[in-house]
Amino acid sequence: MSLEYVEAVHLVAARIRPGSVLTYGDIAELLGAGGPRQVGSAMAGAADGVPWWRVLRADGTLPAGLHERALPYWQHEGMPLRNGRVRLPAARWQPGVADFAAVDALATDLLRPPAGPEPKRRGDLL
DNA sequence: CTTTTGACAGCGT
DNA sequence: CACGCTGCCAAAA
Repeated sequence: MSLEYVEAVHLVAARIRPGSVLTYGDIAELLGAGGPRQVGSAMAGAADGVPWWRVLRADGTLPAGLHERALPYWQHEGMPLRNGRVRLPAARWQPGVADFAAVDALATDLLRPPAGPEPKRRGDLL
């Protein structure tokens, strides 16, 4: 079962324990594909059910707008905060063996692009 | 093929 | 600690 990058990102996000967070860069690294910006882009289309407030920028904040919407969740989950920003050193999620394995599986699936437009063969002459 | 655009990251000031 | 700049990665124009 091949997986779409966006899906993978959402699935990883869903694994983050309440009270913990991951940065965009972390997820990109865990998936071993794309970069922080790709993850951010993916999160933009996150459906309800995806804990988007647990995926932050490297400085423990979220873009304007999302930041305020996230505060209630953070407080409710008892995130280690400091000046309204999540304190990364204390909140960064550390996947257990099971989670790590699952994430690794996702990463592997990503290596099989779904319907990649077949690289067009440039003539048999060249 | 080049340019622009994003829920970014790191580093120097 | 806050800005400003530069670097990055993919996708879309």
